[in-house]
Amino acid sequence: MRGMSLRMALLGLLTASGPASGYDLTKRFESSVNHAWHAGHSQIYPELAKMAAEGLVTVGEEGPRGRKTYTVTEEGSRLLHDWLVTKENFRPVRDEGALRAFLLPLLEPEESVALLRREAEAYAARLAGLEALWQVKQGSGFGTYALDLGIRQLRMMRDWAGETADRIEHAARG
Amino acid sequence: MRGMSLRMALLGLLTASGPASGYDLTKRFESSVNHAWHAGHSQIYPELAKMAAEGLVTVGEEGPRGRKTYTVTEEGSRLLHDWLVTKENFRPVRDEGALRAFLLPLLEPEESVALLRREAEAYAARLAGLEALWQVKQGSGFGTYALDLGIRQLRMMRDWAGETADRIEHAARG
DNA sequence: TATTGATATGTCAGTTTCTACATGTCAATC
DNA sequence: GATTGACATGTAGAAACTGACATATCAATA
Repeated sequence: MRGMSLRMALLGLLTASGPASGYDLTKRFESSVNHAWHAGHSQIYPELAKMAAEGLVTVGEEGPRGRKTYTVTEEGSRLLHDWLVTKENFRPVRDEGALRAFLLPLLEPEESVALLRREAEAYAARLAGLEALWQVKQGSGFGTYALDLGIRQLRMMRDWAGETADRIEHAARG
Repeated sequence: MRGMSLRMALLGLLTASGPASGYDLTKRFESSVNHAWHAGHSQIYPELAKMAAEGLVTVGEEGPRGRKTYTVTEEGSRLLHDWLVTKENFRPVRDEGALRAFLLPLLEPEESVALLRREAEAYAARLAGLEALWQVKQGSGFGTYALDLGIRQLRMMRDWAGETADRIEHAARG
């Protein structure tokens, strides 16, 4: 039971917001779970097909535009629940931002500072987006915990970038 | 120029700590950049071969146990620098912890709380590891900025898990 | 001298993900 | 009637990654 994240995200969305098509799920992904897990339609469609073949979801009749509606089965429901409750290992980290942080000392101080300032701004911009979303949802609704986590995450990144830039600047001047 | 992270991590390690073998680099990975980017030897060896073929590194003569020593070339150096300074897009997020956070409301309150407490503990344990490393390095040395980031990251996760558990408990009781 | 463990390098099959290509429907507007 | 844009589904090739298998050397110890 490893690397089932996309599966679980899809089962979760289907459970939380009801039966949907691949197209719907792609949209739901974008507007909700996207800041925790990314996937595009070219990943979602084949995955849904596999899940249907394995009995985790059922496919309804084709709608007007070839639309197919997926519904979670008992088995899918059980699998999701088990995954949430049981799974305890961390999938190995892979964070490009942190990697850049690691490699930062290879740059000249001015270059590092410029880079960090740019990144702090980018984090702040994304943060503003999530905070707006938070305002809209008034801190309630399905994705709330994850949204809170996302906001904390971006705040932390923004602060780290800013403070590190300050520190490098100070060290270079000192 | 996308998805070159492993390459850049390797060029960075070779630049920072000097020429090394694939074996060395695997070790260096484990003990330094691993909390920012993960890769095992089965990924590292082929990547080094490709990099040598593309002129980003040179291979020295084979040592006693078939050991091959890699050194960064001018071209490799330039590529790394450009990547660090130029690249500005974020690779889409994929954070299993955040995904679980998103799906949390699908569990019963007691289950959520238990899960979050467990996770808070796991984060705290990993945090202790990094903080020990910080003590050893006395806040100086190559990976320092990334280590600081890692520590902030884990602190944030631990706090989020703990506070979210409290909140759910309170809501369930209320 | 036999075994163990660290050094050292690889391959391979399978899975996941990325980017781009490809196709067609339907409703509304121009 | 033509165009545009949202709806809707896919495929294909490549790259990245995972986990297991495979092999061999050398030093130290049992």
